Amino acid sequence: MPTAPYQVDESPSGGEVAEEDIVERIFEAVVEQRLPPGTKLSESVLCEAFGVGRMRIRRSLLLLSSREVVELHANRGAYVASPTAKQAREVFEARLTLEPTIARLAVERAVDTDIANLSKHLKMEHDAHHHDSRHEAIRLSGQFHILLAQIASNAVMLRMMKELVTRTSLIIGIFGAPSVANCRDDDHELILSAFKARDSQAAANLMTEHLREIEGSLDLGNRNSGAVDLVNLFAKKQPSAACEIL
Amino acid sequence: MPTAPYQVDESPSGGEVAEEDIVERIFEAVVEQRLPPGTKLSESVLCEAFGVGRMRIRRSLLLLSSREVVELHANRGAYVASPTAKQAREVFEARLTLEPTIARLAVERAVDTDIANLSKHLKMEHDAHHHDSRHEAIRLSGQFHILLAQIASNAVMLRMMKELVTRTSLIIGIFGAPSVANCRDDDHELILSAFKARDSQAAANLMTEHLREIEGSLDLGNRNSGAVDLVNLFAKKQPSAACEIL
DNA sequence: GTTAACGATTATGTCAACATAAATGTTCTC
DNA sequence: GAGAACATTTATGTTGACATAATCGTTAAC
Repeated sequence: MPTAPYQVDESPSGGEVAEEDIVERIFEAVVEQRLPPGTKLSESVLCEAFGVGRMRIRRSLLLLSSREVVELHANRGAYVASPTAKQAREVFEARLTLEPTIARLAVERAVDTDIANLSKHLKMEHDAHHHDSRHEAIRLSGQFHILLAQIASNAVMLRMMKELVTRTSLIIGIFGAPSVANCRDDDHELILSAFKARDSQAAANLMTEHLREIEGSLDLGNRNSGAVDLVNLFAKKQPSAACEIL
Repeated sequence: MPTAPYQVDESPSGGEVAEEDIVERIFEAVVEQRLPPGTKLSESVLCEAFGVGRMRIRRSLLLLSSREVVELHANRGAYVASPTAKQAREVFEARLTLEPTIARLAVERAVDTDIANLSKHLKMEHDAHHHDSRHEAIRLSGQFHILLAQIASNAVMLRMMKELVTRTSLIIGIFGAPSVANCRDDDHELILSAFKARDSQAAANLMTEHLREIEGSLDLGNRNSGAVDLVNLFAKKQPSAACEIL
């Protein structure tokens, strides 16, 4: 189990929803853009949503804030983070630093099963783009990068990547051009080819290119996050789908 | 203020010791190796140490555990983390991925003031090695890497580095050869030269070499952490100084 | 004499009530 | 009628007491 998040001895008597589950679920919802930036995360609402006490929710929110996925405002509650353009650039700079190496390591360390899993994953990505829901497509798109980190077998970098991928979803939600990019799985196919060819350097280069492409498709440097928040909140309450509407 | 850890609106009425302060203080103590791996962090003891309520301590410990500096064991309390050899390798792999780029960016973005600060810092490092306490020397040694991340002006990577530097101190405490390495500031001087020459590629290469040197001085792959814990706890209670004693 | 089981103590985990600060809606004044 | 001050309401933050699990010491049995 390479992904032990915070090593709390899980209680053997199951049934209880642990903090890590709640954190994981909220991460997932953010990645799928079902929780748009600025969404208020009310304690009481989350309590009945997860069927747990307030204490557990508060701890989960604190953990989420330490990953910069949630912003805590004193006496005002928790909100899904709204990254600024500056933060967006920093996230991409970090990803451009980490992910080429992750891709290289993943190719070097991948066994046949890993490559088969990647192929299966890409097929799911492809299917999601054509039939299924947009949420599923976005989730799988981010999951691809997480998969690479898992194959690279480095728990430290895996944890970093989970945070960065989640924050990237928020960034795309704010700065992303409507319906464009974000969902391209062609690049992922190319990276898979590098795996099949066992060409780690090619994988690293393709990853760099891929990330630059995504960042290039964003509109960083214009709107400030405050104004965007209002626009987003006007759209709707839960669905968040900035892409379809515009 | 590039280092806003978790953006909780700080209460304007000061005086209170916030969670971030407690986290920062414990981070520092771990870096200085005043808190050896495996040290029990009792809630009640920390309460009177910081003069705050139990709730604040619990939140701080949760944050520390999310950075993998503290291990939480259910119903058994919090302990300073004892990285395994595997985790140690992962930490160094992450540092070898991040820090050459951080060094490169730092050189590219450094203004004259930054270089002056680095020079001042190195002088302090040098002094600490000859006169002052070992704790101070270790702290400054880690702080050098943090300084580079600050000059690189990337809050994401800065936060990653704070975690990695702190965990590295734990790793050296467990796997480090007694009194050797860990405290070499010669490499830091070389990196400063690269700053003065504005040679970012040289800085990156020197950083890679520096990290490989440190990792090479460790004894990864032998003892398991459990046994080491016992040995460490036998040494003394608070001082931790594995170097001097052996 | 060693081991196992039991009980006491300590510390952690949880819950509920309370205090407090924001936000909203109302009313009064200008 | 518009704006500001006030009161009400809602939600967050905190404190304390209580429940529970683990550890340690003791005792009894083999």
